[in-house]
Amino acid sequence: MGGLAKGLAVIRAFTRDRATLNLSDVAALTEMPAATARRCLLTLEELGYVTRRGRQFVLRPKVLELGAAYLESMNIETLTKTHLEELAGSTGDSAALCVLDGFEIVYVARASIRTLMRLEAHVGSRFPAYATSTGRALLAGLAPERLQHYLDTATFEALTDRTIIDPLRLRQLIEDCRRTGYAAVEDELAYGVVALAVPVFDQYGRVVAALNSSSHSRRISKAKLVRERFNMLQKVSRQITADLAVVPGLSLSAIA
Amino acid sequence: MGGLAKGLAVIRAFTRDRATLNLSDVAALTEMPAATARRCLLTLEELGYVTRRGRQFVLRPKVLELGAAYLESMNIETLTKTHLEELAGSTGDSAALCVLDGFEIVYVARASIRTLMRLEAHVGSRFPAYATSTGRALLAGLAPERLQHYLDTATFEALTDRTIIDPLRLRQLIEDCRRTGYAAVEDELAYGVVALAVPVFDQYGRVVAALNSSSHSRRISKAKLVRERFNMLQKVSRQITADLAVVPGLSLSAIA
DNA sequence: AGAGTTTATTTCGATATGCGAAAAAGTGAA
DNA sequence: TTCACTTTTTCGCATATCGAAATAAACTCT
Repeated sequence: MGGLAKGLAVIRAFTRDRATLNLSDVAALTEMPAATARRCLLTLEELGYVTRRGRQFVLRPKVLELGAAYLESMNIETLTKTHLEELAGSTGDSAALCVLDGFEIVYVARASIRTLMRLEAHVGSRFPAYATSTGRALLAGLAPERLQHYLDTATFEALTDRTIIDPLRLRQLIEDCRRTGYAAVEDELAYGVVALAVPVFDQYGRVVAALNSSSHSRRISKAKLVRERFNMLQKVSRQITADLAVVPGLSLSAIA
Repeated sequence: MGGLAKGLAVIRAFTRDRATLNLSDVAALTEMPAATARRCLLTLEELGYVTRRGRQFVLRPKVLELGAAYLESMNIETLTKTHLEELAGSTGDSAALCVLDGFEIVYVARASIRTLMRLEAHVGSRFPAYATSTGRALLAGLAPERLQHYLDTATFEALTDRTIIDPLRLRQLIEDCRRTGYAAVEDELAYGVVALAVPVFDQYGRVVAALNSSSHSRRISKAKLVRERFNMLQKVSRQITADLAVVPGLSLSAIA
């Protein structure tokens, strides 16, 4: 069903720097012929997912229903309300729940108090797993062959001059995480971002998500973050595990 | 492009109560033949949007990329961080930014502190416009013919015994909102939910979104909500308007 | 205003998809 | 284990879509 694939690719062509796109833009970005892109856009327009202003197309809020289908089927609102908001409130910082998708982590829930953080992340945001606290916690939960595959095939790019990109070093850090139960990063994803993550297990003991608390390094050091928040995070992680036994969507979705 | 339409409908078939669906469920819910539903699911699986556990299909986090395309193209993260989190922090309650899509409001941004609220709402959630504070603020911004069309064609269902469903009363309330600059509701969408909303204008003076502060009626009365927060909301609304001049995605998307 | 360039739209034969019907596979109860 | 029922898969013809090329429309520059 090529049309479906192409239509989805059209939706994903819109980004912050490309809020409006004309037909040729869409065709170029999705690497499809103009006639096909046109058909996709016209169908999406008819269905209410995009609207047209002259020759520019722009996404409509109905697109959010697609993401919302995931959020609802994973019971994310309850997890956010019950656990993440409390964590954000207790720490005065951002709390997030992430899952692994391919080589990246995806934010599935987030609660935040005003922070000085420069990192823009919302539900659906994706970041490289190796450079994030949640990514390392998730990688630590992979089976050995899966982790090896990740280390063999991922592209490691330094995002800051502090980013660890050596596979051997990363393997060590991931192993440390497995042993200690947490992963902490500072200035690796972006300057000033400091974060502590713990794995979230499902009722069968598999790592299906990772929970983190992130802040600005001007506000708290990595060492202090670990000292003061590790227990808190573990406690919330266990609560989420209990919730996953009741509504197991995340557990089912995560394994691929 | 029927395949695209059908594929999108398949994604939207997953809900909180239907986190996993088998082929027949999907076919029934989307009212399409099993063979077509199967092809949709197989394509979505191949593209990474769903995964399969035996006969059950479940959404994967990649689906969030679709919603994220909208959030990014509308610059929602900046609006959330800059304005909504401050509002939530100042009030100790939920703050949300909504847009009108057909007969419903859609949550496009939300910031929340722990509240006693029973209303589960996240980005992408939709509620009937007539029963919500943001919906009334948005309806107040419609051209007269558009508003008349809404009142003539919408289905008004009482969600609580306090929900106003008489079109004449609603028209009056919407007119009041146009005059006073705000809309307040209590117990109309759900018991215990009290909310105050103001319109958000774009740089041309059109209403393109609505901003609200919502709480629990045990915590604050409607009258007090208006007295204490109206000015605050107007101020934030003006700030959002200034932001929309710079990144006009919401302005472009809202008009249909 | 006109020419040239770029972008959007349309056309149509080749190819892919849609879908109803039938076959195959799976499930649960006796 | 067998049987009845349900679900999934397969098949092949009818229909829809794809995409290269042609045409039309819009835009830019002098």
